[in-house]
Amino acid sequence: MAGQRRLRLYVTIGQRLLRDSLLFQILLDSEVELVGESETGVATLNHLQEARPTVLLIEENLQDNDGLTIAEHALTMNPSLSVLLISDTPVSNGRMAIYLEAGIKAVVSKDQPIQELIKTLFYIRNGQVYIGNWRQQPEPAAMLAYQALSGREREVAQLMASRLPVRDIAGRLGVSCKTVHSYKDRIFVKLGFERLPELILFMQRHQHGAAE
Amino acid sequence: MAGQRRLRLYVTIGQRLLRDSLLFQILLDSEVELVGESETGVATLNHLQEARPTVLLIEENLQDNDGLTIAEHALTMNPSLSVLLISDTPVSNGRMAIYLEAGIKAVVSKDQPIQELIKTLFYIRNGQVYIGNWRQQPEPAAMLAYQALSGREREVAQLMASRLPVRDIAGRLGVSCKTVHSYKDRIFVKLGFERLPELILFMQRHQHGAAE
DNA sequence: CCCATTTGTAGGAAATTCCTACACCAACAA
DNA sequence: TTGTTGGTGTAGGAATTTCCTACAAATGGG
Repeated sequence: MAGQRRLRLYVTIGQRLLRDSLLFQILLDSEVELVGESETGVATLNHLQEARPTVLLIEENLQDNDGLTIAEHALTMNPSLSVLLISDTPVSNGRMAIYLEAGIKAVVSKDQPIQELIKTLFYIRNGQVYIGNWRQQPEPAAMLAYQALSGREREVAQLMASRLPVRDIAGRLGVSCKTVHSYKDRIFVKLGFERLPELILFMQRHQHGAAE
Repeated sequence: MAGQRRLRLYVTIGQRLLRDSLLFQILLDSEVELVGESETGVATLNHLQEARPTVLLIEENLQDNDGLTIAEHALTMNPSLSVLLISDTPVSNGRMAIYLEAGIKAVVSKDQPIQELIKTLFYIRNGQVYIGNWRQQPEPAAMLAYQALSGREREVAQLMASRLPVRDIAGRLGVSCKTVHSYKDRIFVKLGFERLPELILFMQRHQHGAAE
């Protein structure tokens, strides 16, 4: 499944701060094309026709309405729309059933990491349903991922996370810059990261036992 | 005043989604060093001693407490800490007065753009108080900024926002790649952006009149 | 003991960032 | 009017980053 063309995304999130910061992350992926955004449910329904998104990312609790209702309306207008609901709290199985019944493709809660949201976004983009199994575990994947790093890779990850320039890392380890870049690449591939902030956060949390 | 060394940041935000996505943006700036994060007020007070941040970014409404109270405690422990409070709603002048009284350096609401938050973060980092004048204006700065772009720059901005590769933009405009890069640089400088997603969002909002 | 994978190392090509340059034109000042 | 200043269109160079490939030594499984 080569996953068709661009993921045409419409975002409905009330608060600007969350909308902006989420969008900044999501738009880093060149597969994503933002076709519209709103703060309210009504505005969403008004713009959905012309925006023609394939995926709707919508908050459950909106100022003027609830996301589920809006999503249902949107789905009657365009049944092939994939809806990802953002809930304020973790969803129980019972509520999940209701959502699925309504035609929602997936739900993420605001307690989940952003990567989870983005992963889900791509997962449902072809119409598949995604039932997340993210249950507030103590950073399971993260710990496992760290184990996967080799000794040298960990050294480099450490130094990168402290923002030491590649050149200096190379110097300190006594290898060439190219080698450091190779480590960098491998680390990012292994951990599934794309940019430095992700690594910084990961290392921070790993060191402090993710016990926040 | 060259603004001392790194900005040592501690973040207290309950919901992971917002915390992550905010942090990913904030950490793009190499001046920022994340020294800790928590979900709750109590955890924050426990970790603050050893983390020794210069700036505390804290939500007003926490699960276990309110950010103002936590901030006050933190300030008695370390009066030189700069606190930036994130409120759920726009702050009235009256509330602002209370916050300032308590020693808070600035407040941003969740209805503000993320750039506003980051700007404020840096503004208060040396202990200055910042009284934002952001009053839900219809993207004032944004529109003005767009005016500041020259004709050619607008063309390039448009094409970049649609994710056309630099090479193709150069081809279409009949200039060299280097020239396109120059435009890119100038656009980013003029608009104060650092990365493509910011430009994409900006152009999107500009076209649709920011009337969401 | 042999084969497959991982690890440590690095090179090349292309793209990006950051900085500098420069001619041209318009506006403004003396 | 002439000289100066600043924005615009254009581009080059250096350093860095990204993406991909390579390859020998080590390691682990069968």
